Amino acid sequence: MERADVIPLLGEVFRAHGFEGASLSAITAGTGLGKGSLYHFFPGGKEEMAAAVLQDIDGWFERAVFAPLRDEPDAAAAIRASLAAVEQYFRSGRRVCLVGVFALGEVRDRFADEVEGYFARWRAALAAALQRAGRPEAEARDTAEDAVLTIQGALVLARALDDPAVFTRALARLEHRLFG
Amino acid sequence: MERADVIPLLGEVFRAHGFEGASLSAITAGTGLGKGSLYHFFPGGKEEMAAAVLQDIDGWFERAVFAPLRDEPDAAAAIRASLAAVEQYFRSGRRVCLVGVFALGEVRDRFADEVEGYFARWRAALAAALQRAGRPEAEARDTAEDAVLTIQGALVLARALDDPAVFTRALARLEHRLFG
DNA sequence: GTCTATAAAGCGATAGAC
DNA sequence: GTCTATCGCTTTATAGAC
Repeated sequence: MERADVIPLLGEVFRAHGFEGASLSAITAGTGLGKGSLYHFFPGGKEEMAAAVLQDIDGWFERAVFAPLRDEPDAAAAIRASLAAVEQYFRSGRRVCLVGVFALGEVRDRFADEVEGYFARWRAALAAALQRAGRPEAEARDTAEDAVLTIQGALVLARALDDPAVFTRALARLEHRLFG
Repeated sequence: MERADVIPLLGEVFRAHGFEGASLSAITAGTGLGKGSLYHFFPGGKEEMAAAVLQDIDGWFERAVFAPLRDEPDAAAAIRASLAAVEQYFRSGRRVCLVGVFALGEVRDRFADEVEGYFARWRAALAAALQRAGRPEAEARDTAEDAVLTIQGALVLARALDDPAVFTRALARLEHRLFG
């Protein structure tokens, strides 16, 4: 077992329990690793584990969502592809956004840079794509902000109502709003 | 000091720390009450405190938002008024939604009825108002869901970016989408 | 690299004085 | 109704065997 293999498992534990709720015993249960191994990989304890998870998630979004939105020549196609990637990543509404969970908690301040950076880059990358797709700058920025927050809100409401369809409906409306 | 006076203070503590993060010492700090008084008012401990807070919030929304949406003769005016009430309640994006915070955590399942009920009644009341305002039923339901989730997402993003203006902009766009 | 044992602190909750 | 003292348990983190 390597450090890199542990991080996704840690991610699911933090996603399910939040930062304060993710006790070491929940983490050992979720990873199958004892405290000894955990502290061997992450000498900084829970804080280092959470930081590693945030970096891992950020890296995934950077590669799969942000970079294509910024660089793909066909901006409209990149936007559509990013929505599909997001739908898959959040398991069609059955999975929650860890960065969003952290953002709402007091833990937000401890990881302020990571949380802010994630959402700021998402919004900026989508705004850039919308502008390349022909929208005026101000409208592109507004629409991008609306899209990012719609995805977050859809995840909240889907979990609140225990109805993943809320998320898929919201993404469908969003796509219609972006292109229709 | 009466039980009813404590509940709003408890609400702010749970809002800031979440359920698991709201330790008894945080609660004593936030309320100014020792454990003795706390357990005198809420023999069931933290769980009873959180339940009381959820009920209090639900009661406020029922009176100030849901009931007017359902009953006001002028549906359009009721919708506008509800948005204004929501903007004020969430302090223009500086305050987070406690029910949304609970919804994202594992604590959601412990208060499943309260969390589901709050959002389901919000969505239903807004859908009813939109229908009375002339929208076809399916469109009214869709639009109501979009509105509720937009508000939640706006709160997440506003806190993530530490920028309350994200929330006020989202509400402005929402009003435009509902009427413009 | 993984484990068990253990430390020190904090947790939720209770008891009982006033 | 509010307090302090205390219980039993869990927490994060460390130490050291293997």
